[in-house]
Amino acid sequence: MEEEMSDLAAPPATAEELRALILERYDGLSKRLKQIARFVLDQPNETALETLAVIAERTNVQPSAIIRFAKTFGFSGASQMQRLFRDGLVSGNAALNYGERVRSFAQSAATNPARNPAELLSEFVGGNVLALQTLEQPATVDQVDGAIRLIQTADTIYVAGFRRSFPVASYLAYLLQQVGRRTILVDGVAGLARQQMSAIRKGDLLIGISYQPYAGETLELVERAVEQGADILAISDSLVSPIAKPATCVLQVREAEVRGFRSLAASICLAQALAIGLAFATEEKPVEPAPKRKGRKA
Amino acid sequence: MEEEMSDLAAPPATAEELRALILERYDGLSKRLKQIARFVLDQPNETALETLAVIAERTNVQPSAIIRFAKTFGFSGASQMQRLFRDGLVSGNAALNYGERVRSFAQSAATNPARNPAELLSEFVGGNVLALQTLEQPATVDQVDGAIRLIQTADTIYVAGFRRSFPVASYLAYLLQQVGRRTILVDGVAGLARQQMSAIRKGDLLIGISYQPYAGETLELVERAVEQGADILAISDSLVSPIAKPATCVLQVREAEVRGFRSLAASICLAQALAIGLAFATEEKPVEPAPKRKGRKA
DNA sequence: AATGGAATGAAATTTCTATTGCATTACACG
DNA sequence: CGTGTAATGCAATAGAAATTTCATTCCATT
Repeated sequence: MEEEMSDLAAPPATAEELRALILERYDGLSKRLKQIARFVLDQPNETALETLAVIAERTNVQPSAIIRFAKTFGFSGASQMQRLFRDGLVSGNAALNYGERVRSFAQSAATNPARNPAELLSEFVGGNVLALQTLEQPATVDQVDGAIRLIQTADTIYVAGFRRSFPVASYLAYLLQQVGRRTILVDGVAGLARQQMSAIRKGDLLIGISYQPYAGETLELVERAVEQGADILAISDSLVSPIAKPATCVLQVREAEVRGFRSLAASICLAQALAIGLAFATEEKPVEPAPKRKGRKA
Repeated sequence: MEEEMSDLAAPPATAEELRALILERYDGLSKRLKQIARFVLDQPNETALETLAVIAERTNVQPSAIIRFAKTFGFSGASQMQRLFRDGLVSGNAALNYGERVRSFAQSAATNPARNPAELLSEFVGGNVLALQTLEQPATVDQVDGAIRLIQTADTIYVAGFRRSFPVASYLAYLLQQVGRRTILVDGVAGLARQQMSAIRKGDLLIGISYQPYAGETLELVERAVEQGADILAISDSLVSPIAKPATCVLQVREAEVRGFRSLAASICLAQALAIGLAFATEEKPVEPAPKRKGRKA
């Protein structure tokens, strides 16, 4: 390979690295290359996802010049450089690029069949960390706001989740009780789930938690609650899950799936955020829909 | 050429519009189209910038199906639909640059008692991520190995955890049942916790889960189990917690504490790792606990 | 059970985009 | 001012991705 590899040594691994490298070598670049460098620095988004022709046109250069630029900085082509910016864009997190981590993580998890506890644990931690971080997506954040308001204005709160969702339900119920909301965990003991919820009515809220494969009981309870005029807050893995459709507000949680087992860590985290968000919201501007009793907490 | 323009009337102009439209028409879609709808709703980012082939593979459909989907919603092709998400991605993301978010978060975390959902969520995610990562400490890993062996050799497994620990207990019990272990969740319904465990004996295992402030019930059960000759696996926040002292094996979990509330995400993750590590240790050959619906390709 | 129509899958086709090769131009140095 | 080298532009090419077409399957209806 006796090519003119003057600087093909180390392609930057992150957008920030590239940025720094460009700044460092900027003065030594040719005229065209400077034009491009400037654009790349100023418009990382455009650089990430516009086509070469478009970028070329914006910066008054030939498409080939962009490729030369990329190669100058150690990439094999312009596409490779674009992927750098692109990955940063997906997560909204420039520092640690997301797309690649997910990709490589899923890959390594898929290939290695035999593992020791350390690797296994590591795999779970990695998967769950990713899942947690997806909670920060703007869409989710908006829904959290709405959900808190729903809980805040509800009279009595029922929490229902069975099978895999039950731990989340019990945790959420526990937390809501802690922050002073009148909360009933519908646990279905002795097959009495329906009876536990028979008193639900308008002004109350049912928080239904369900993931694939969706437990029929939960769906049934939700439908029942809707009939009786209660609001529904759904916590689920999809906006089109059976439980989400009749819901007043939907919180979508994307859980980690490792070796066919889906986790619950993100849901647990969300439950916590809900409860404490609620506590702060209530403290800030007390919403007293029916001040019969002194529903105060310290 | 006259196309079958059944609904080519109005292609949505924004990502939100499309989202709403999909939800509205979801029920009327065909099976494949539903699969795609789901992906589009759940993974707008991927939808925005992955290639059709990739999306097709992720959602187990043909590339052509995606195009049909796009056309169903009034677009001329899939690319046009992608542009919609792509635009939203750029504009939405430009606002929140990561460095700034971190800075503003650190600031407000120190001073402001009141917070908005985004910051709150961010705080929890950050805290929990750290907590999860501490699970990877060598000390913990060693214990996991021992714990798995304990579970593996036990005859009947009892899982006990109350109050805040209950969600973890119920999750762990669920998982152990899933992987085929004879497991009893000591839930204390009707105040019958002691009775639920009266049959425990040598050869059995009690997994006790307890965090500060340690629930008296759990401790009592543990002591009882020890008397009757059973092994104890403790999951706790300290090696010197009352529950850890009489235990055969201790798994220490350092949970995130945010605003005075300790989380459970790390414990949930640990429970999952335990169960699946157990599954693999027990059956080295059958790696697939639940075979996927269709054959995988490389 | 048979038939028609919709849904789906697979592959051919088309379109578009990145990349390369080469000719031309600009520039530095003797 | 001439020559050599690097930089640039342009057009050809290779490659990939989107789209279309068509055969097959599935499903509902009779």
